[in-house]
Amino acid sequence: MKMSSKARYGLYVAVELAKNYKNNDYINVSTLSQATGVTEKYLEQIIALMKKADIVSATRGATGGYKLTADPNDITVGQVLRAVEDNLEIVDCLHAECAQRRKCVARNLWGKLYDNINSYLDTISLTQLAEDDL
Amino acid sequence: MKMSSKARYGLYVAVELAKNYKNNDYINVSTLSQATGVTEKYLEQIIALMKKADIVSATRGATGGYKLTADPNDITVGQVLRAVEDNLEIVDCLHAECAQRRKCVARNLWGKLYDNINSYLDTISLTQLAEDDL
DNA sequence: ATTATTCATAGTAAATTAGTGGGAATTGAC
DNA sequence: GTCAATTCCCACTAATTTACTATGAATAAT
Repeated sequence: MKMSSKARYGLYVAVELAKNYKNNDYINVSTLSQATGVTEKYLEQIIALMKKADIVSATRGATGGYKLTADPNDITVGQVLRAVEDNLEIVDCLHAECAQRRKCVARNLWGKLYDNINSYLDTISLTQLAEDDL
Repeated sequence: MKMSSKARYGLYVAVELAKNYKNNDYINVSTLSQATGVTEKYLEQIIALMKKADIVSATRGATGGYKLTADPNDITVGQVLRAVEDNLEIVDCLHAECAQRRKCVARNLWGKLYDNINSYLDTISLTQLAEDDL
């Protein structure tokens, strides 16, 4: 049960954007790539997921780039991770294989564990993460 | 961040053994395979991990098999999952790549999340799991 | 027009997971 | 003491997922 690199890189990006939130300008992927050490092309894909989840917005063209859609105090680590980590689902027990064969003894467990993890992650804002104030 | 099949199957086995705990006899892998729908060979490997973690004990030979080393009230879901799921580590941030390149902004986060998950999983006993009493 | 950027999508290589297979070691039963 | 049933050990393979690369179109500022 590992966090993917997308999860880690997604947080790097989020923190980087959080630092620049007050300036209110767009940061391009090249800058983010340098700040995080992740290739531009890969970051593009990760940021696309964050955009889809309405955590960041973008403009194209020269002087284009990305910024957060909300104050980093109001964005949680949970939101970011759910966006990039394929909804953070811990198990896919809703699928045929498992559902048909047996009454899965652990299904409720996964649900509760999932809730537990998410409610923890939603107590931490990007600001807190950036300041390492956990 | 998905639970592996080993995690699921490990719990199946644990529950199956929990049901038979009072009989105090050994259950062989063929029986467990039928009960869980997992191949014998794969179960062997999974059970080996549980044995290594002292959750189950075994005897060989005819009438051999496996049983729990303790009362299912005293074994937690966390113990089982840590045994089969490569210690449940959520991230391997202690490795060179990550440690050298940047002060990882999320390192504390992973640690706390890990603690959070485990302390939840350790509140649930095999008995509770078997009775779906979460 | 030109240049710098995001956006969309397809492809590939590496790593991990999931599962198979063969056979040695051990134990109980007869 | 032999036989059959079982765990145990280790190597291998197939399938899936992850991580990343590549190409080029769409868009916006100058």
